Amino acid sequence: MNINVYFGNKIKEERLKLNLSQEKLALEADVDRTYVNDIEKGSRNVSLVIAFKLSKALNIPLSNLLKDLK
Amino acid sequence: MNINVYFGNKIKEERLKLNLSQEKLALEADVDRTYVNDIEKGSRNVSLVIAFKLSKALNIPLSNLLKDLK
DNA sequence: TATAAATGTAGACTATAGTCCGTTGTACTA
DNA sequence: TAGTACAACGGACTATAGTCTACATTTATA
Repeated sequence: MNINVYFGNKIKEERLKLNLSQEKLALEADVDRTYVNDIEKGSRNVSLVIAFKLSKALNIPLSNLLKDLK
Repeated sequence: MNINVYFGNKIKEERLKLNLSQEKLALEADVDRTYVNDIEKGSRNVSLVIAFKLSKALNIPLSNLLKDLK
């Protein structure tokens, strides 16, 4: 499985659990709204800094977001 | 703690456990040797794709490399 | 000490991450 | 049906990830 698709799905899944819009998440993580959309689609290769920001905004350790990754 | 420094230290630590040179690791992971050097210094913000390549070259799940990250 | 193997560093370069603005599509609700 | 909220999408743009070449420095080892 592609890591970007995997990560995007995970972000979306956790965002929805918290009932956040893409925009709210973007604001929390201090990244661009359209970028969150792209990430969730799996079409972006995010940096560790951005991945970490998102994990904090979602209140989930980054290692957790990646733990099923093979 | 800065995530890039954290990640760089982790990469170096695991590379040394395997007795690999930066160059060997770079070859295994198919990234540039000088980039590995920069990463270990903590001066680079690597993408998930590169982080994943490195974790595979080191035979360690990416989530493990990031598990102590706060 | 000489020699090799590994690391560190600098700079120029290309590819792409990440931003920003605007528009469109969709679904819900007044 | 208008209005609001959100998701999807495009394009143009800036910042930086990642490569490559070359040289300098360290570290072992003969």
